[in-house]
Amino acid sequence: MTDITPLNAAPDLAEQAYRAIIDAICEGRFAAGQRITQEALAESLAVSRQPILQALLLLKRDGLVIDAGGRGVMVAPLTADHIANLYQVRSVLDGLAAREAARRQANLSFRLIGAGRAATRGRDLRAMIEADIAFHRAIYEAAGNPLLLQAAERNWNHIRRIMGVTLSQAGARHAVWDEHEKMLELIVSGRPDAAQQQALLHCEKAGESLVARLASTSDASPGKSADPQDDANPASKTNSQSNSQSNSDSHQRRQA
Amino acid sequence: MTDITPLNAAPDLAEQAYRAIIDAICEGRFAAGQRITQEALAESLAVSRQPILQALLLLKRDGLVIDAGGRGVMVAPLTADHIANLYQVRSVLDGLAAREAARRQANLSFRLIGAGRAATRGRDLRAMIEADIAFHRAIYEAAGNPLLLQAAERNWNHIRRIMGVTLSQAGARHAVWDEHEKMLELIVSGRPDAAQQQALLHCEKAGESLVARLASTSDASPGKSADPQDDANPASKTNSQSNSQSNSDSHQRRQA
DNA sequence: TCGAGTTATTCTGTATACAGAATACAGTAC
DNA sequence: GTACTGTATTCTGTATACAGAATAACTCGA
Repeated sequence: MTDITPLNAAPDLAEQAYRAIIDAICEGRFAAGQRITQEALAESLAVSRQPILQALLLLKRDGLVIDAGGRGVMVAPLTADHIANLYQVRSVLDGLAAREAARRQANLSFRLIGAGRAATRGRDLRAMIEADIAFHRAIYEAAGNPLLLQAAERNWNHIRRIMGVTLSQAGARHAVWDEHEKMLELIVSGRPDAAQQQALLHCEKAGESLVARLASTSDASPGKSADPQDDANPASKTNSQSNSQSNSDSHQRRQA
Repeated sequence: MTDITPLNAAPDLAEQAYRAIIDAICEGRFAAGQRITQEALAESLAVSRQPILQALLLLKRDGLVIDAGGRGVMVAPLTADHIANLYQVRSVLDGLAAREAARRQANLSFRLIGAGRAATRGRDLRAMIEADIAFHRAIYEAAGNPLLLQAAERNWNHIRRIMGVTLSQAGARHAVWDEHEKMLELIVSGRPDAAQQQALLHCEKAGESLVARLASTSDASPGKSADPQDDANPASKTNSQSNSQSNSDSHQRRQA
């Protein structure tokens, strides 16, 4: 009687709308910069405006949509700046999660790696993204800090979205799972410091890769680039951010 | 025509309610474990249930209130576990903020320190908390990463609350501002590594102090201790968390 | 006195209705 | 042709109304 999940019965309409909109954004069905109104969403989802209002409130807070000044909301634009900022935060969270998981010598299954490699060999982009997130989520859960997991969850949606938009990472796919495997080994063998380093390194690489991808794809297809404040040149900013990350890593290794 | 503030007219009722409830919780007017209903709040604030519903949605997400199972919501209980988790996340965020601020050699004013010391000499607990938050917020803003600031903001409310509940830190007050001053010096002189270390150290100390305070005050006044899952012994958990943090620090210094 | 089943109350979540704010458009003066 | 003002439309946020779920209380039987 105790080993049964409470099965929190009722997913609110608001909650359902929230997830539905997230999915639509992450899978690119709502383009960056696209304007959406409550009424349109309400009609699409066949509910009243009320649950939509609540869902949008949450989405605004998540940064997935932004206010369009009295004229509905807008799907948040996807800039290199944003990705750099996101990965800067992610790296320290991932690092902490890996460290704590390793400190507890979490008994994580290597099947996560196997599943990831299998997905990589396939052609289903969505499956690849899911496998990646499943791997990292397992580490966060193993860290045993619900607040940490919660902070990370907010990032996942953005990352899902970026991955979807920038498409598969092509050549780097296999290398990614090599890094994952190494990280997992460090965790299960209980080496917090090395695990944290590996996580930081992995994030840095992934972040740089995504920024590069975005730059190339956005050159090719500017799409509905409806971002008004895009004047700051993303390239230089991105570089400095990445460097900072590098410095951080090398420093932690260097400092005596 | 240009030197006039945009006067962002309308703070929603929902937003106002959100802030009002946060204040009430942080200042202890709503005790931990206390049950509150939408109707009661709506009447207190003289609005309809609609904006309250939205405010509570946000508060649930922030973790300041939790669902009371079909019977309204409950002010989140304040456990040592929670504080330990909070400070674990905070420490890496604070560390990153200090590092980035230092990397940019942010031109932060030492007046922040002066204001903090002045507040410390006074008797107004709220002013002390505000000065503390103002100091840390300045560092986050100087780090130039909006996402980082956003992640931190969520923590501030919890910290405000804990500080309010555990009351002043008595003897440690002055020491805190000595640490702050040191941190500021490291930032303005552009030493990212040292600034990060100092931030981590500061967080660790503050976290331990708060956990200790909570333990002593909750012994004295258990209040409406309505937390059902309080069986895990907080002491050992807290210790191990703190140790981890220590390890992290010493490691980052040690690792070659 | 205790337990099972039933009724009553409370509270939430959703839908509809309404008023106000912001933008877009058209018309007019220069 | 351009700048400005007034009107119309669109959209949001809030209030009220309603239906359903969950708890609490109550009654009846042992």
